[in-house]
Amino acid sequence: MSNPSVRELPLLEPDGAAVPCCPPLTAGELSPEDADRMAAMFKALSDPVRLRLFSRVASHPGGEACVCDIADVGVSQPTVSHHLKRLREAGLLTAERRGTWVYYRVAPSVVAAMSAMLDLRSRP
Amino acid sequence: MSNPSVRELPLLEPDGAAVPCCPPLTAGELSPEDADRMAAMFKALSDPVRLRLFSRVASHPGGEACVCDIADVGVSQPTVSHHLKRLREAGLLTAERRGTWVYYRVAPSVVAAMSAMLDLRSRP
DNA sequence: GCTCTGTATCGACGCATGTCGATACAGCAG
DNA sequence: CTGCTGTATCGACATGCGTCGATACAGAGC
Repeated sequence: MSNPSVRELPLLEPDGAAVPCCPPLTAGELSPEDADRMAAMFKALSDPVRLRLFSRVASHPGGEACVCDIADVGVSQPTVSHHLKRLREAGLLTAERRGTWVYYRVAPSVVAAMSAMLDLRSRP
Repeated sequence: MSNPSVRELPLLEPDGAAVPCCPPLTAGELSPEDADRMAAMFKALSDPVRLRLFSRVASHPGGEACVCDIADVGVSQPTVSHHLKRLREAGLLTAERRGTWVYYRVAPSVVAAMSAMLDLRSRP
C-alpha cells in the first residue's frame, strides 16, 4: 500500500491535532470515531467567514498569507482572529509570527486531503 | 462556457435546495455567495450523528435505506428524525414513504459532488 | 371501527457558537 | 523609554443547535 503508517508527521502544528481525516464516506459505514473526526473538520469549515478565510490562505501566492491581507471579510478584527484560531485548533491552518505580522498557511497534513476532497483539479 | 444556466433541475428534492456546491476551494478566492452555500453543506455534515446517518444511507445496498435500518446510532428516535430532516433540508438526502416505512437515499445532485469530494475511489 | 408500529413534529432544556467593544500583548520606529 | 500598529484575548450578549419526552400522524392488520 501507499500508506503503511497512519501517524503523520506532527511537523508544525502545535495548535490542534493534525487532521486525521478522512475515510471514504459512501464506501462503507462510518465508525463513531471517524465520524467524530470528520465532523470536527466539517464543523471548522461550516462557517462562511471561516471558509472565506481558509480559501484566501489556500489560494494566496506563496502558500501563505498575512492576516492583514485576508482580514477584510466584513466582520470585526477580533472576530477574524477568533475564526483563524478555530481553523488553527481544527488543524487546518498553521500560524507563524514574523516580525510584526502573522502568516497563515494551510497545514501540511491537510493539503493532500483538501486537494483531493475539494479541488480535484489543482492547476498545472 | 460549460454552464450557461445556473438553474439546475429541481428533480426530486422538494425539501431543500439542490446542493449547488462546490467551486474549488484552494484554486481561488471564494465569493461570499459560494461561501454561504458551501458552509451550509459543511454544516449539515458537521455533526457525528448526521455523518453516520448519511454514511449509512450512502453505503446501503440498493442506494437507499429504511429509517429502521439506520436508526441505531445511540440517540433517541426523535433525534434521528431531526437529523434526517436537517440532511433533507440541506439537499443531501431525499425521502420517500413506501407503505409503513420511509426510505432515504442520497440526493441525485449530490452524488457527483460527494463521490468526487469524499470518496475518490468508488469501487469497481 | 380499533390497535399497534414506524416516523415526524412539538416544546423545552442546556450548551455551543458567532459577534462585538474593550483591552492586552508583541514588535517596530522614533 | 514612549508611542504606534498589528494581532490576540477577554467578557458579554444573542442566537443556534443537539437532545429529550410527550404527542401527533400514517399505514397495516385485526
